[in-house]
Amino acid sequence: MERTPHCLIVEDDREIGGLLSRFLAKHGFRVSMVPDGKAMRRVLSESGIDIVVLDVMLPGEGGLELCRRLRLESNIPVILLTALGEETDRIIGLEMGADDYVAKPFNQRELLARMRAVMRRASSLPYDARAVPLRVMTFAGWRVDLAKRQLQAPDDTLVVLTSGEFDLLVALCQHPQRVLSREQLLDLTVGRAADAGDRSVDIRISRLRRKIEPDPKNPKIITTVRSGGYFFAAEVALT
Amino acid sequence: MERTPHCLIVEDDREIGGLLSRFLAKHGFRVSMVPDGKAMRRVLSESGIDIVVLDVMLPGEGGLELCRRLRLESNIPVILLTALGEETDRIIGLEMGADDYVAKPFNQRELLARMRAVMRRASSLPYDARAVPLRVMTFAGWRVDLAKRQLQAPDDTLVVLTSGEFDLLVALCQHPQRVLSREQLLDLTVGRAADAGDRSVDIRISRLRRKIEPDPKNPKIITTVRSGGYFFAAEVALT
DNA sequence: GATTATTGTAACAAAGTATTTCGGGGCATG
DNA sequence: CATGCCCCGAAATACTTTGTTACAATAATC
Repeated sequence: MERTPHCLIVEDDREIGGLLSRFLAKHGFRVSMVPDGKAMRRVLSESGIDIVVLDVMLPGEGGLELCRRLRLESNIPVILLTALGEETDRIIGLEMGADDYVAKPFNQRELLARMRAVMRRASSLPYDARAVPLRVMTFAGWRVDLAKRQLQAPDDTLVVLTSGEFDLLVALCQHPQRVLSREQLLDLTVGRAADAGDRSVDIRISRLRRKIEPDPKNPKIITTVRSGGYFFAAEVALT
Repeated sequence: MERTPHCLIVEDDREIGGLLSRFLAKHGFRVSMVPDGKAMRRVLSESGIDIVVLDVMLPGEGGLELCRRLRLESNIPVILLTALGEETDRIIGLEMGADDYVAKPFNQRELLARMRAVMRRASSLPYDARAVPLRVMTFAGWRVDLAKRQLQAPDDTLVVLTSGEFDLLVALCQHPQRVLSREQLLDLTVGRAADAGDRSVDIRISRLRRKIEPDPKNPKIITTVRSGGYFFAAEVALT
């Protein structure tokens, strides 16, 4: 089962945005769209975004500035939409750290091809260089090593997690002390939207608890928020 | 003290090459230029090259094949010059490990911007992209000698790998701490695309584990990422 | 306390992965 | 050109991980 890439469009023109959304959705992307930088940052912190398509002409902060600031804290692939012929924008965009640009009005298929190329490139970077800036997180004596994909118990033994369990733990650790809905967890881990009646998150939580909770019947680290989702209660330190 | 980046242009068209040389020299590069792959390898082994600009259309071995082989033994940033519209070249190029591409006829400033972007990215990697091709890699006490194609165990005994196993190990070592799909591994090792239902990578992984994992049933060095591929967990040092 | 909504988990089914066996084919040797 | 050797991958089989279904347990509501 391949992970559906989740793309975030930052575009204030609803018409262009809508067109683009439909096109990308038709070609196998999950699509989210926001009109400005503030919303962009919110979505980025809450969802598993694989690539950002960013209009350079935005109200408030311009796209170039957004791109620069985004680069300061992550390496999520960014494609800029620039006005036609604005060569300066394109050059500056690349200098700001964008991965590619497409001139408006753009050929949708070209955009798609560039998005795929950029994502392929990004996914070929070693772990350290990618969107997740942290290599090790610790909570309640446990140690999550992202670089090795290993979990170390407080007594320093290695606890074997399946890769699904590991991904879930990482998603939780990266959003501690917040309620995460099942929907969000699904997005952050397998990059998929939930069908009705999907209990897969529940059961993964259950299996993870069995491995990390001292008393799985009375979970203290991963608590349940009824009709809300799950809550990672431990404090997480990043190293 | 910043050192002047040294760029190697591989281009058989003297006119394009000359133009490019002058332009890059004007913008602060040391520039070397060669017409083919053989000369490229010589220069690489003798000079400290920081980035390679590689034409895909070359006499003899094509640029794509050169790029793939270059990736097998070094991490030097590579930018491909592709014919306009040859999307296939671009995609394949990126799969061969190129860091970026520019379509001919190209805008020089754009090439410059991309070169800078790629070099910036490369220098932010955990171990720098290196001008000198790699000869020895070590991980978890093991020692992989690329020149002799030998593997030395932590206790200094030689472990005999078949050449397929060795290639696989090298591919993994060169992309540590990231998930490599079966397709990527096939590509990196035998340079071939996978048919449906190809399990040959699995088998080779299995055989390799038997030789290097302390407990092949509980692999710690090469871990499995379900529906993702394989993951080289050990830290790799280049020497 | 009875009722309803929601979550927990066992047990099964489905999908994906590991490993063995076995035969083809390459390669050196005689 | 036969022979032996070894590497490789297809097929078969065994095993693991994952999601679904079903029902039990728990919490919220009346």
